[in-house]
Amino acid sequence: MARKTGSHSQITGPKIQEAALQLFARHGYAAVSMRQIASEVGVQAGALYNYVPDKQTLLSQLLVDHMQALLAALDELPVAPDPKAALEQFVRHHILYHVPRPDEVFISYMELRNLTPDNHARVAALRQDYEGRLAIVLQAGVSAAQFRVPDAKIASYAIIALLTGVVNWFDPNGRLSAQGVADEYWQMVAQLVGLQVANGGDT
Amino acid sequence: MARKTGSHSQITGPKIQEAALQLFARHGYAAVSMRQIASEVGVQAGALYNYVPDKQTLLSQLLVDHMQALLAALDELPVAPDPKAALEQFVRHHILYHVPRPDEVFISYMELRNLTPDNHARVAALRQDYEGRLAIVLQAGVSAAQFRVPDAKIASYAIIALLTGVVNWFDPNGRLSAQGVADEYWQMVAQLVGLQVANGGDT
DNA sequence: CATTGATCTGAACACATGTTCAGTTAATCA
DNA sequence: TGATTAACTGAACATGTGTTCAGATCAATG
Repeated sequence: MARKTGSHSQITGPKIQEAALQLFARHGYAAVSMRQIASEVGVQAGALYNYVPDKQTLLSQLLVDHMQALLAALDELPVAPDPKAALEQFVRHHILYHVPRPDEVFISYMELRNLTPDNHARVAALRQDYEGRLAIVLQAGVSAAQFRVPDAKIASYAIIALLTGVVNWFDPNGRLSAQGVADEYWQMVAQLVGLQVANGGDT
Repeated sequence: MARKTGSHSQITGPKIQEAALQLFARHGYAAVSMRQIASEVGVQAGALYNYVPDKQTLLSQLLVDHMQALLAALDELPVAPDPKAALEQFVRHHILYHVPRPDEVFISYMELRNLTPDNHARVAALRQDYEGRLAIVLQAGVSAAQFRVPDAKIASYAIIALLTGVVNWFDPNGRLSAQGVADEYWQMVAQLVGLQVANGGDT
């Protein structure tokens, strides 16, 4: 059988991306076969090659798409008036964007090593762009004597790692909403950069 | 040829663990074949099975060994007099233990999903034990009104992620020694939990 | 020196892999 | 209605996989 009722390119294409994303996140790129992806989509392995040139490009595409969307979302935020506001904006953006996308975060931080050198370079450049935004904010705050950190660059690494770790434990059905988590993380980051925080922080 | 001059079990055994550790860290468990490991050791694939029951056990053994050594090193530290000292001790221990062992850290945080359920449970229990130590310290500091964090448990996740991230950028030939990194991270963590830090912090 | 036993080779096993492609199906269009 | 063609199947390809095992090799032992 082929071309079942209602099955179109516009359905199958995105379905492949979703299935690959989920499976790569859960089992890892190398551990997932094209046949598993096809099975999840409800199609034979050969049919995938109408939409994707090869497995490597499929992974690379997922990573590039995610990083570009992340950067685009960051660019759409309003301009912050001072370093403190800019930092708060970054913290909240990072958490609120990542928490609903745990699969994308997983593969973005775990499958870099499975990219060919050129694909790796493309994704790494996007990542450096993104992380550089935070470093710039921190440097501005340090220069304006509003933040106190040992080293702006290292602090940016520390904060990125701290924020990204949220996806490892966040539970959508748990006590805290994504907003609540963002509130708590903002308080911790504010203290981390030496800002005085007013209240003990109830939601 | 077999049993070349000077090749013994006590040499080949550890060599296999080292080769597997390096290769798993660099390419991922699923992407590494037993033949690659054997080639790195300088032996045929079949010979590995004199030392390891199967590939899965090889990975599991590496993870369990690392977590046990990490916990053992933590247990050997002197008892700290107060929460602040205990936290500083944990931070320095975590960084100084992890920085020289980037491969172990990588596989411990990336290959959990490739463990069979029972092996996963064993490693996860060790991990929870370790991370629980930090949570206890934080809770003690909060109860003694020495620390100010929104939530001790969440703060422990945040701090673990922040500290572990060091291995992603640390360069043994870089500006900072492991000690220097520990100093800077301790300052950041101290501020994160609301402690007043005296100087701007030169090494 | 003869024998033993640990250590390793090399071939084989059954099966999985990414990818290609001739052929089949069915929705669409003239 | 007949022709076209996007969408898909199913088989095939060369190669790689974890694992097993009979047999070769050599250090050590009595």
